[in-house]
Amino acid sequence: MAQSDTVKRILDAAEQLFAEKGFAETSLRLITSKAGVNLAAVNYHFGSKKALIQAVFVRFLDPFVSSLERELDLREQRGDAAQQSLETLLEMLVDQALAVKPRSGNDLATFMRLLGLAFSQSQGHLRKYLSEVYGKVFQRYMGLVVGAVPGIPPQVLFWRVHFMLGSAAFTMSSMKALRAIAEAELGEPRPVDSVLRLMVPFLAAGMRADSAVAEQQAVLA
Amino acid sequence: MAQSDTVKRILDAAEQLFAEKGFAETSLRLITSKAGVNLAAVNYHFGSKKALIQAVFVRFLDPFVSSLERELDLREQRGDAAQQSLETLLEMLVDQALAVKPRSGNDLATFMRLLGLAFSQSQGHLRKYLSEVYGKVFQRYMGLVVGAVPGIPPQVLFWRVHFMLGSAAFTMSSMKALRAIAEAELGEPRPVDSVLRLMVPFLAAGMRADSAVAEQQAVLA
DNA sequence: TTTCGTTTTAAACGTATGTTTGAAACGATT
DNA sequence: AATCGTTTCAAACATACGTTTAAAACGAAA
Repeated sequence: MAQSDTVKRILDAAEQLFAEKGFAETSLRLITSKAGVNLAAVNYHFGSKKALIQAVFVRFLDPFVSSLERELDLREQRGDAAQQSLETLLEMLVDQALAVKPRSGNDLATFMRLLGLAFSQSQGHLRKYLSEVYGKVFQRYMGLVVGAVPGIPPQVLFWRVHFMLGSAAFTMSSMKALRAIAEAELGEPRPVDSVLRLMVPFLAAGMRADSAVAEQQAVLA
Repeated sequence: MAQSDTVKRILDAAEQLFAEKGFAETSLRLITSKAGVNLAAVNYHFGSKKALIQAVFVRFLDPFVSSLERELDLREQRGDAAQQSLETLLEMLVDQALAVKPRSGNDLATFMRLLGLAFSQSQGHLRKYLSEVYGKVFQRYMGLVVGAVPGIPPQVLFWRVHFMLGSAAFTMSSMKALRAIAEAELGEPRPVDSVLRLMVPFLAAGMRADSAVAEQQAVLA
């Protein structure tokens, strides 16, 4: 074969291990050993560990973002982009996430966990890289979100967007652990996609909460 | 002096550095150098790096939790514990966090960041330790929160509580960075305590969002 | 079959980490 | 002033990491 599947094996192993243990805690030796390739292969094919981390993200973020962008274009063409309800916009994001077809051996929870890690455990270089590559789409989408919540001052909206982000990032990065707890406490846990959809009304309601009350409570001692 | 202030100097330095860089990324050499003490002092006084991390958390979590517990007792005595509104309960938490008097050189943002890290960058041992020591109070408080949101099924409530947690943890751990972004985009950023209070109506509205709609959206394909 | 660029391999390099050691310094008690 | 438990200190230890190297193996093209 023109290029053996070493690259793919490394990406697969790295993706899974990063999701399980985080970036700093996952060594190249562990990755290459799990992948069944030589230690030097990572530096040969990717150049460095940082580059490998970015490559892992690109591989699963690219299809997701492309798909999201197509959907945004579609809705814009239909002319209803500006009058999307908040719920519809959030549902759309969930749908796009669920539409990314999972590769062998990695489930939706792995995808979620990585996405969560991208925000929380962000290595600086990763955050910078991701915002360079995907910042434009992110802002485009967030512009629609903001437009769907009229009557809220920009200052308040800024923070609410990040409350939302935090909810999603934390939930996704802890999805596996939380589902285990849910199972112990309440029996058979909800499927992952069902949890994602559960977030929609929660976030939408938070975004729309009465702004006057919010300002009052925030400003008072 | 009976025991030099070496222990305190280490805790101060560690607290600040952990908040800035995270746990794994902060070496003992950096801590002891900033503290102006010998490298071996950490292992001598604390036993290990893990123990130091726990000690840092105990020092600032203990007063907070004690104060919270006193406030819970007080409200229980007054008999109105069961009929607290969600907003009141959340405000109470913010007030307790703000009431912890800051030590020299560490501001509220440091406190927030550490609290956020405790959840997100949780080292396993830390999460376990914190839930052992503070789990009881946490559950007592969460019991009140759940009681303040009638008509929501337990399964839904479980996840909403964690959506809430995620929002708070993420916001707190990224408080510093977010305030910097807010300043660049919108001018003079909100004070930290004002941001915390801004979370209250957002979270309360999310917790109370219509549950029927939530279930419907979560269950449908 | 020989050639040549690509890929794999085992080994080593340099650095950084947490931890341990044994002696020195300290400080209160006798 | 001598003693003794506590604390500090410089140094070393053992380990793990990301990265580099140079030779070997490979595989298509000549």
